[in-house]
Amino acid sequence: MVKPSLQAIAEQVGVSTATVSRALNDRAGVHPDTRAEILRIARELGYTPSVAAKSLATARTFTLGLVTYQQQPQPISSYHTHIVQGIDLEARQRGYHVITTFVDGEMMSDALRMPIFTESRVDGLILVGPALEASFIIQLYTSHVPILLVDNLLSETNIDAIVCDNVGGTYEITQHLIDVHGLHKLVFFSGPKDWFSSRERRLGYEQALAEIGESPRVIYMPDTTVNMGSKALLQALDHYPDMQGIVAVNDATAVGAIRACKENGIDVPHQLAVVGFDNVAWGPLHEPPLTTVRMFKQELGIQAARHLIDMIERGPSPGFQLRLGTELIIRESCGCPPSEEMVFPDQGS
Amino acid sequence: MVKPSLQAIAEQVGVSTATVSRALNDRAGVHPDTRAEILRIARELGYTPSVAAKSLATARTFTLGLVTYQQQPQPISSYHTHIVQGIDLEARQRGYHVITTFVDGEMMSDALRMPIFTESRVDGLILVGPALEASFIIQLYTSHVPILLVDNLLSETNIDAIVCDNVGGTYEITQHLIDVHGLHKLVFFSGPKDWFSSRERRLGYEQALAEIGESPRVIYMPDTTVNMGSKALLQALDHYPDMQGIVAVNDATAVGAIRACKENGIDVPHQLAVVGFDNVAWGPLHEPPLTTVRMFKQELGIQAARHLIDMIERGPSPGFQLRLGTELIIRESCGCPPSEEMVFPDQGS
DNA sequence: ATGCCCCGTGTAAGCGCTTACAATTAAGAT
DNA sequence: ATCTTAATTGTAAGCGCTTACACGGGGCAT
Repeated sequence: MVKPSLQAIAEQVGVSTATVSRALNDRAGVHPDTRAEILRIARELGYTPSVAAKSLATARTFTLGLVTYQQQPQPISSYHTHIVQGIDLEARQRGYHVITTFVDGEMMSDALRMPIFTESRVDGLILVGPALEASFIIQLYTSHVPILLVDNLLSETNIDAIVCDNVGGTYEITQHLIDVHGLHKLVFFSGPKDWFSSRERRLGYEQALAEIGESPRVIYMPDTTVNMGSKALLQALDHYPDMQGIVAVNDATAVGAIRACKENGIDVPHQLAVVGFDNVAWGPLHEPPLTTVRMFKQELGIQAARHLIDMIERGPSPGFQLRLGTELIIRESCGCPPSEEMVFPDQGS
Repeated sequence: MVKPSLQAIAEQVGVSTATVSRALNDRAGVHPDTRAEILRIARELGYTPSVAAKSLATARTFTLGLVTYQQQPQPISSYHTHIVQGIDLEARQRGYHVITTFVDGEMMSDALRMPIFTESRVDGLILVGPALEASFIIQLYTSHVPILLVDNLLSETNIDAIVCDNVGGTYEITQHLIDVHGLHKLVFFSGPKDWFSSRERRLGYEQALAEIGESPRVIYMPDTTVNMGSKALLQALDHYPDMQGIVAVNDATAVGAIRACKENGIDVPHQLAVVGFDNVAWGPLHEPPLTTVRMFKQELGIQAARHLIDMIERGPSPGFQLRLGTELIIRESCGCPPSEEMVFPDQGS
């Protein structure tokens, strides 16, 4: 049983392939009756279009490229996984595939040579995360493909972007430490200065501190891994011995900080509160369970795919920007009491 | 600047497109000099083939499908992520894309209607995990596409499969509990009876127990989530009050068990040792750090992609089976002392 | 020399779809 | 009754690649 083509439908119905094509693609100028009949037969035959032929004829690939910074030995972070899940979900619904590429810091400049960027392998590109170099992004932008930033923003340009409300989220969690727990001496653990999300989160933290007249204390880290969080805590101990709480730029570094606390006999949260940002899956399992800011990663992905496809199909929309809300997740690392119910995601094999 | 086609190269070199095609595809019957010249010009022009045209002409899609069971509200587990990473890596190298589909238990029967399964959207399918229904797999097998199982095996059939050494891994970790820690009263937490990996891991456990003349004690769980691990522990407490250790079928349930221990005032590992299987990223961060069996997930993915592509390009190889080794990861939940060095994977945003 | 075979290359027919343009028809305007 | 015009449909030319087949020209045996 061979796969039915447009031709097959055309013969069955007694029209030309042109008409069938028009009918199937919702194009105007087909008689309603004809269209109905074509759709009926198409369904009956179990017709599915040949993506290849469609691609060839339209010079479109119906493929989205996903580009992500990847520190080489590291595994893909769960952070990306969720975004990818969202992208994939939406893309498939609209008839697109997604191919993923990881770009290493070292080869950022070579990366443009990768087949995915070679014109006409993808219809558009989603660039995820704050770690991709600006120059790299701009090169891509000034080439031919539509691109969209997720969880990143290049303010000098007007490249479309979808981000979460970093400022608001960090503001809220900092305020929680201040208002509920009465902690005023707070230190912010930031990622690299030029990372968009780090910058914004620091802003939220500073804003909350400004309201109580405290001056900000920031420690900058070259990356945002667990180990770096531990190192940062040691530094903080040195610089700010009177600190009462840490607002970490993400969960990984928060966990690292807590780890260092344990090694140094500091009780979290009673001697030092530590909160993160991300709401990683194992946050509730951690000891103490991690207070954090939830970002709607899957939604981020869905919106990204949706907008990119809109760009592709309906033309560019320079300066488009979407900002998703966040949710404060109170657990125990801030000093709050245990709550009854807990959800544990992530299953195994 | 328009993308150069075969035609362009042909004109430059002064040959026909047929010859160019042959040269570029390493096909025989092209004069070495001609071939060299063609390759030179192709590089010079920055030629990249049009996947679409190639697809159309060869009736191949150069796309691999990845199918995974996904309990709907759950996020993608990190378990899959690593396998995917491996598959993606290898596939891209060989010029293939990967598209992913998640199949829900409810819609397993409808799933066959999904576009990805409709003939000619993919050249082959990789089915990951033990939770996909056998009937579903067999339907796929008896249709047209080459398929390959990862971390699963249908013994009645001879569908190709790549698995890790579940038996050996669990045998080794059980033996560690017995030999090093002198624990003999061990309970195995199993996933569903018909899951391949659960069955094999149980075997490894039983084998180790048999050697010291102990009879196996197994608790079957309907799924392998953290929460289920907690429930299982409660059952185990009831049935086997004298138990000294738990061998869990995976890390998630091990963690769940430990959680339940904490709630019931049982000290892990001193009153009860608990070990898992998987080596999830946050294992070293857990309290106590998780002793577990490492499976080489990325390698699993690489091998899977490699073999599937071989099947596609060189024809089927019924009954192919590859078994990857495992590695015992000793941390503290078995009762071993803390070790100095620890690695924390997973970074944040 | 003549015939054969093989090597290297060209010719051209698709693969399944889209789409500019032409053709047909019916309806409305005069 | 004739001319426009719009609605519907058909015709056919690609999109860039592969590949069966044809073709020409040595080299070799005879």
